[in-house]
Amino acid sequence: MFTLALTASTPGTGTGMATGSVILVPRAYAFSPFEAKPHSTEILNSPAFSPLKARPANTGFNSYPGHNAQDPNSKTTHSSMVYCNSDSDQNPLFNDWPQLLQISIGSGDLMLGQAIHAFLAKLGYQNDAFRGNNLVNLYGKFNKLGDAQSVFDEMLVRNTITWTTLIKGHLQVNDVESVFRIAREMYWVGEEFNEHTCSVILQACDSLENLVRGEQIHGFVIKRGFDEDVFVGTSLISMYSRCGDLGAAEKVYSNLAYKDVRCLNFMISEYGKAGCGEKAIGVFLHLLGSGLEPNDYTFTNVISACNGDIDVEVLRVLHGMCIKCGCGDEISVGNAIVSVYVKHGMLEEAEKSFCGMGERNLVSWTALLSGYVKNGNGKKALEGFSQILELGVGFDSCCFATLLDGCSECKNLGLGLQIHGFVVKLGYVHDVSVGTALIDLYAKCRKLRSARLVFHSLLDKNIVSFNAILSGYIGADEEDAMALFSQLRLADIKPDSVTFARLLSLSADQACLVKGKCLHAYIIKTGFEANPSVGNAVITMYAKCGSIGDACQLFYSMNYLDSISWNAVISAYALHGQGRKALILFEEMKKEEFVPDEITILSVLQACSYSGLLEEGFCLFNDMESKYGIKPEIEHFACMVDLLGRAGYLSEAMSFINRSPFSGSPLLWRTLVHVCKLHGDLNFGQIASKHLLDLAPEEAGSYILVSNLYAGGGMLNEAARVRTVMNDLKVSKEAGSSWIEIDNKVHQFVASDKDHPESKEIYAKLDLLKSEMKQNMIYNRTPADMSPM
DNA sequence: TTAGGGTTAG
Repeated sequence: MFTLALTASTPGTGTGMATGSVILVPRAYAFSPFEAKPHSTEILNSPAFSPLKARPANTGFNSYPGHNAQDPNSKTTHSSMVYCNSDSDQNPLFNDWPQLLQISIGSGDLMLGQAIHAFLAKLGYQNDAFRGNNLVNLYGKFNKLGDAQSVFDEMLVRNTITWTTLIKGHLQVNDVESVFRIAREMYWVGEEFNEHTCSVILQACDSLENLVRGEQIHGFVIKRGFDEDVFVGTSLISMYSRCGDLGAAEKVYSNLAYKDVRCLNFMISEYGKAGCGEKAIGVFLHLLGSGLEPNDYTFTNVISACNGDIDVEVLRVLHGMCIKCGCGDEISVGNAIVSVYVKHGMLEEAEKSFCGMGERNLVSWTALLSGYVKNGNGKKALEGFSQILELGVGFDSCCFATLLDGCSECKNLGLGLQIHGFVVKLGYVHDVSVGTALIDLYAKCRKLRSARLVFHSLLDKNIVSFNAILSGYIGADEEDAMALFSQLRLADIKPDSVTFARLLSLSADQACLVKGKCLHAYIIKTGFEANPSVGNAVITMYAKCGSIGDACQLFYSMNYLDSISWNAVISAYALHGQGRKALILFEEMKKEEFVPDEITILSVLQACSYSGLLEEGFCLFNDMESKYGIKPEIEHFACMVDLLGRAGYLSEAMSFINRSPFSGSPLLWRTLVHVCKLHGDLNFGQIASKHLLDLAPEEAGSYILVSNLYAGGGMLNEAARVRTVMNDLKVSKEAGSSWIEIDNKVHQFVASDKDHPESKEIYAKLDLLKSEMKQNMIYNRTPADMSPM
């Protein structure tokens, strides 16, 4: 018995004859198999290049790092060193090369494979499809498609396996077009396609643009009777679900007579990805009923499929089952458990499962941290950042995106900037998910310039990154947002429901009916009107743009209504001062068995307030908790102060504030000052003002409101004093602006603005209007109101 | 005696 070692590159490797128990494959074979020129008689006759005859010296062998020549079982042996039995007088390579090739692929040792290539080249693989196929496979597995192609080209005899293996290599590097090109060539030369070939080609049809090809192959598969094959079936299921046709995938699944565990696991996973948790569990139960044994993939998939609709008890049973089946320690199962508890908002269970994991990786960490972010605890998620750093588990784009989401959640721009620096340093800056998280962070922290820079630096923008920058533009620069929307259409990125909802909200805030209508037309054209969130945003847009008729028409024509639709239309009536109609709709909503939420109640209270429906407002407020199970929040209390105040009950409004749990909040006092100003009541106004300025001394808006209250009551000196205090405290307010849209152009004005080209005419018209109002006794305020702020 | 199907975070 002697030892064979295949080593490739040790410097100083001799090429002399064997003198010991070790064969060294010459360097020339190991590195340049294509240059081995196996047909050259010169090489064939050379002992150095003849493995069958060669017994090269073991010079250099012992110098191989980590190798122990005396101990063939040494665990430190480099994968290039392969030991095998060779009692026969034949060179062991002769029989064992296929296994050695497997070792080469399995251990990632390309040089070992190249050495075998050299050996096979010498034997003349051109006349032996088996040898050539193995080499095509070798190079394909190492993503060396050029070398695989060279072997393929040199082969004189090819078969289905040769072609299939080459196709698989191209599939592995995602070169879909080469897959189809080679498949076409295969067809033209008359090579037979079998189940293996079809399942490989089907994998290349993984996007909508290749669905037609996938369907053609499906037709061919049926014609040849390959549709019974479980591999082909699984590839078809994969192809259809990746192309977004889960119905077709289901059909393939149900037509498949024999399904193995892998196929069932796959279907569970596809149902999970499609959000069909119950169906995924159905397949899982079918798997158990078929007597098949679930494995770690089964549990990872079925647990991940448990979305919010699945009862938590089911989740607990699955969790228990996977432990019982011995799959609980698998890291992917653990990660799925943590993520699914996060999905159900069960953070404590997620933490417990995370802590109970024997082994954790970056995915486990990200799953838990995303749980903190989703549950509004960005601060805790960010604490994980330092832990990940300390543990040295590394980072990836998903982890960075989650951490940045954490920064957005708690508006921690400082740490966000640090992570941005880290992202740049580690080369993740062009990643679209990281970029989108950065845009979101900067947009939320009102750093629009930074958001814009990140957005424009993204190489692959998608609709999510576009929506992120869009939300940054809301309330900032409407023109830019619309220009960006045109760019989006030019770039052929399809808008989604979020895009439309945000653009509509933009038009609504700008009260820009023409733009809103254009958007609505585009929405109808693209079929998004049926989307509930878009439909509801259209209602709100019409209401805010002053067109209550259009808002109602759309509401009554919508096929799908939810509570938000009702809230939108009730709020529309409130906004238009039609309180009675809002109340009628509220009753209708309940009759139709829609459950009112806190927004519904707020909208109805606003409707009562704007229409002076004091009694109705109070009844609803008193019923909130007992009848609707909604605890009144600060906004509801503010609404009640407004309701009482507008109705002239200022004393009651003040005692209402004092009795409320929010008497220390500036919002309620601001509301009271506002209603006092409406009534010109300086008595209560002064008390309310004192509370407001004590509670919010840094808010410029409060000083201006108080100053206007005094000015409105004729106390001009007091009004001026408040302004002086405000200036002394260096509290400044951004100039307010108003705008009007004429002939598709928005004209914007700030106080004392003289920039408009028709400024003179505009002021002249204003003066005329003021004097007319005076004459008609409509305008009965003091001159202070006329002076710009 | 070579070639085919899957898992987790966003």
